[in-house]
Parts: sequence; structure tokens; C-alpha cells
Amino acid sequence: MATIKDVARRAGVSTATVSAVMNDSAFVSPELRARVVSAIRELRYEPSLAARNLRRNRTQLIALAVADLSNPFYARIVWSAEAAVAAWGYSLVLFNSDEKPDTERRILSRIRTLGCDGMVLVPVGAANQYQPHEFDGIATVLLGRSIEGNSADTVTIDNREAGRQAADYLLDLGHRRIGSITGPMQLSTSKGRLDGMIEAMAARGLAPQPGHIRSGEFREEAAYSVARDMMGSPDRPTAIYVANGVMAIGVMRAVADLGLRCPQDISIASTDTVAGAGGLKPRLTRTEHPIADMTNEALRLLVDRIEERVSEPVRSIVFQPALIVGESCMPLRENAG
Amino acid sequence: MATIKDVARRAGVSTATVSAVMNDSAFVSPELRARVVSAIRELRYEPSLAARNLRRNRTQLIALAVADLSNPFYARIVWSAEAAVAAWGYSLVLFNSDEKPDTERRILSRIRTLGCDGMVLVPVGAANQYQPHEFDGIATVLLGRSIEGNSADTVTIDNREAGRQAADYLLDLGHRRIGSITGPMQLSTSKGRLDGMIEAMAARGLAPQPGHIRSGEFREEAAYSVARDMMGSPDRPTAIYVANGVMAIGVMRAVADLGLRCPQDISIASTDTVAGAGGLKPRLTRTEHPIADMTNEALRLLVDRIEERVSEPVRSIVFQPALIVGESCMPLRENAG
DNA sequence: TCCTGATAGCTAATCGTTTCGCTGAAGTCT
DNA sequence: AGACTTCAGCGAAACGATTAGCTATCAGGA
Repeated sequence: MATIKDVARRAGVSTATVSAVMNDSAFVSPELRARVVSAIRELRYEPSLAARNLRRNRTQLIALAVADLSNPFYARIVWSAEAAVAAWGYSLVLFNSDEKPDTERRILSRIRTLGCDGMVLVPVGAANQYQPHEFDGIATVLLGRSIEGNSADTVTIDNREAGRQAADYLLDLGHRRIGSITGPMQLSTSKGRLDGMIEAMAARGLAPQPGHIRSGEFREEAAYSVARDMMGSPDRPTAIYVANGVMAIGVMRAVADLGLRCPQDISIASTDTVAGAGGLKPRLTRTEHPIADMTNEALRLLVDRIEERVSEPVRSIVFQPALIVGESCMPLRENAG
Repeated sequence: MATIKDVARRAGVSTATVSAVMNDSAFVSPELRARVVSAIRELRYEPSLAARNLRRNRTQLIALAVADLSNPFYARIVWSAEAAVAAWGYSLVLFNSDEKPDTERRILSRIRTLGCDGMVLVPVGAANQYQPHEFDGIATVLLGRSIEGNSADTVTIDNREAGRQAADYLLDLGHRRIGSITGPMQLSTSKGRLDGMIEAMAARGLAPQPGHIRSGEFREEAAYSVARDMMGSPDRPTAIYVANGVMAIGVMRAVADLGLRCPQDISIASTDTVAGAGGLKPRLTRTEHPIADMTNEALRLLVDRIEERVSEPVRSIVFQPALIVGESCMPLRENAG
């Protein structure tokens, strides 16, 4: 591989002049410029990013660390993020923390080492696992989940509102014994969604039975076993609000395996987009969030920071969920109540 | 950000010693090592990859360029690849060519500029768009699709066999008028699968009707409209072999929208894992390939090349498909035949 | 003629590592 | 005791770019 020195020698100029030609960073006479350009072409010179990065302290790399790559929700984020990052002229380095705080820690250190210009992080730990200024050295946007008291920019959805919308829908259908299967309680998403649901019930003077509220990992298998347990008991709820898409699939599978029908025997509502939405039967009633918009917005904030068009100290953007009615819920029948 | 010099000063040693401790590249007495380690911890020192890369001419970056990030098949590959890449001590730079040769070209040049140590590529162009030694400068493994006459390592599945298996299954059920909806014919996957299907029919003295063989983009929408067209006509096939998962979803949707039932009115078989396999009803009969294994194998080959444990000039590994029987096919009934 | 200002292009420092080759102390052998 | 190894650890030269600051040239004005 030819270096800038080879080009300089060949063109009979200094490396500074070659650099000036490459970057248009200073005036170079037409004559010299022509010589440099042809030397570049002849030697097939490509500047070394490594050297340039070392000097400029920039890498053109943006890191994205998601919580669980096996979850279609995050796959969707990855898809949007790749497009957005490319459009801004950067490249995307992808990490999967697999919902493990330890893995996340290693990833964060790796991101620092790589010298990524910025990162979009879906944090997996509880708020107290991060220092308030944990991310100060590097442009950071938290996506989907927030960390209380942290100084990074944030893009989230209104989880409370999502829980409220779903619960209100079920309540309007006449359901009174509503359960919820939700994710780990230290996550802002799980907690917010559950709070919203409880709030909606409270607004009508109701409260879920203690055994009808369960939390577990944000995974299909976890939801499956919790659902089997909850639905197997005689005082099972008539409707369930499930906190995310893959869990909803697990719950539907559990319901089917127990010989129950959805929606006839049990109504299921959830939050967040669902795997294979095209083919899932019955189609899930759910609150969706605009994943692509959220991701684009997160990257806009990030690039803003990186390129130092900074304005306020901390910005946070909250997206509103929208209720999408499918076929997984029906009005409460007397015999099921 | 602390540098190696800061650490050296703080520990009262030379930068060479710090480097030796960081990389375990030379013996350092326990005493000095301890001092260095604590200096590193105190200063929160993280080596700069930019500098290291410049010196070593390595980036620890592996690029993955897939054909379509919106396709769950590739999302699954991304998931596996991230894990494998991390396990080998590299980081993953992700690109999406979106099935566009032009985008792919830009991606390849970007990968070169970034100085990635290697790349895994799912090529989107026809074989004649690549030069035989197109990828010679950089360690490369082609995944899923092959390029005839190219000198890069390759990991693929036996597409012919996949088409054959699916068609044989339908033939065994008594179907005779079998159609196929497949992807772009310049891709080795589309062509192989279709060839295998035709071969299986030929082995029983049959051939598909010309109008029953359609190809289009590997996307749900494309498949939907082709399927509506094909299934709307009175001499429609009694069974269809669909060349990939997202297309199968499109076909099922088209069938439902036409008021037909699967499998009673039409049997559907496909190749490749399917979105939301957990929830899709009826479950698709399909040939699957071991995506995780394929991806891991691709990365093993790649790292082999990068770290120059090279052996043969070109290696290619072919995985065999396995037929998974779902509920989307049934024996041919007289009235449908 | 001399001074000044403008400016094209060069020299060399710098970014943060790795690593070659060296030093000097300690150990080993005769 | 003297000669020879060993080897922990150091100093400094790379790696390939960018860029601050300098030099040499030239035009124009006094």
C-alpha cells in the first residue's frame, strides 16, 4: 500500500502538499495539484484511516449496543440505525449486551478503546449501576430505556402511557381480572408499563390480584413458563397485558398449549412491535412505537453532539405509543368472568 | 483520556513496560507489573486503538455486509455474527447493501478505507459483476451466496437439495401441479432452489407449467403480488414452493386475501427459516438451514485467513438443508386436483 | 533600492502505540 | 577471579497522516 510519502516523492512535493490536495485544506497551484493527483492515481494511493484517526482523534465510527439481538424489536432498530449512520457518513459498529450488565461493561470499554465518535446505548443495568457522568467522555444517546439521574441524551417512549392505553382498552371491553407479565423491574420500560396499567385500573377503583402480576426476563421462554403457571390456576385472569412482543409470543404459545383459545378464553394485549407481525394469528392487539423515527432521532441527537452543534446540556425526547387493534382481545363473556 | 505515557510516568516505568503488561508480550517482574496495573486502574487508562492500529497495521474490525437487514434471516445472521466476532476478539462493523449492487460497491470501498481486517459478504450482484480476484487485498468469506469463479472462501447451503427436498415432499403428497415463487435468477440461491425443484419433478416425469414459475425480489411485497396474480387464475397450482421465508409470509397473506385456505386449498412449502416461527399459523413446512452454524463456520474461516493460519487456497463449505414439517401442506384432494 | 505584505509550499512536530536493540546487573561456569 | 550468559527494563525509532509555523519568492509602494 502506498503512503503519503510515496506520493510526495513521486510528485516531487512535500507530504503537506499532498495532504492539502487530499483534503482541499489549502490553496495548491493548478500545476502542482495536477502532479499530485496523477501521482495519487498512479500509485493507487488510499489514505490510511488509522493514521488519520490518530492525528484527528476521530474514527468515523458510531457504536450501537442493543440489549438483545435475538429480539426482533432490536433487529428493527439495527436496521434503521445502519441506514441512518450510513446517511450521516459514519459506519456502524454493533454490539449485543444480551441483557447482561457484565457484558455491557465490557462493551463500553471496547467502545472507548475503539475510539468510536459516539454511541447509542440501550442500557441493561439498574440506574444505580451507572455513575451520573458515566458517559461524559463520549457522545452518548440512550435509546428506549432511560437511566435516572444520568447526564446523557435520551430517546424513549412514554411507557406509562403505553400500559395505560392497553389496560384501558381491556377495561373498556369489560375485563376486571387483568394480569400482567412484564420484564425485569429495574428497567424503566418494565416499570413504566406496569405502573401505567395499575394506574388505569386504579382510575376505575380496581387493582390487579398480587399473583396476577409477574415479572421475568424479556424473553419468549421466560414468558412461556410464567404464563403457563399463571394461566394454569383456576382463578386466572380473563385478560393479560404483556410487556413486550417476544413475551407475547411466549404467552400465546402457553395459552395454546394449555388448551385455551385466544381471544375466546383469554384476551392478550401487549406493547411493542411483534415478530412476524405479518403472519401471527390471531393478530395481536398492542401499543406500537415508531421504531424507525426513534432511531433516526437518536442518531440525529448523537451526530449533533459529535459534530458539536451542541445546544442544551441534556435533551430527552419521548415518543407516544399508538394502540393497534388486532384480534387477540374480545369483550368479557359472563362465563369467563 | 490518559495515554500510555501518563501510565508510565505514574508507575515510574517506561512506556515499553506498560505495553508489555498490556499485551503480555514480555516478562515483567511481579512488582513492576503491580505498579503498572494499579496506575492503569487509577488513570482509567484504555489504549488507543487508532495508535495501535497504525503501528500494527490491524484494526480488530470485521465487516459484515448483508443483503437485506429487514429480512429476519439476515437479522439472525447478524445476531450470530456479533457473538462469533466478539468471541474471536474482534468488533463487528455492519453494512446493509439492501440488495443493491451500487450500494454494495460503496460498502466495499468503505470497508477497504476503514482497513477492516476481514469481511463476511453476502453478495448481491450477478457473478459477472465481480472480478475473479476482486477481494484479494482483504480476507473475505462469502456467505449464503456464491460467486462463480471467484477466489474467496465460501459458506453456502445446498440449494439444489433444498428445492429437491421440498418438491419431493409435495410430490409425495400427490401434488402434480406445483408452482414456485423464487428470487432474482442471477442469485445462486434462487437458481439452485428452482433447479432442484424442477429436477425433482423431472425425476417423476413432470414439469411445472411455465406460468407457475415466477421470480421477483426476495421480499414480502413482491411475493404477495406475484402470488395474488398466480393464484387468482383458474388453472392455479395445487401447491407452491416459495424460495424464502419472508416471501412465504407474503404468499400466505395473498392466499388468505383471495379467500383461499392453507393447506386445504393450497399447500405451501418454503426454504429458509421464517419470521416469527413461534407464532405463525399454520406453521410452515420448510427446509431450514443451520444459520448459527453457518455463520460461525464463516467466521472461523475468516479468522483463519486473517491470522494467517492459511491452508488451502480456496475453501468452500456447503451445509445441507433439513426438512421441517409444519401444517401448511396436505395431501392432494380430488376436487382440488 | 529597500521595505512590506501576501502567499505557495516546505519542515518538522505531533498523535499514542509497538518493538528493536541496548544496557547493566546478576548468575553461571571454568 | 574472569569470561560469558541471561534477561528485566529502558530509550527511541518507527507507523502514516495532519498542521503550526517557517522560508523563500515576488509585487508594489516609498
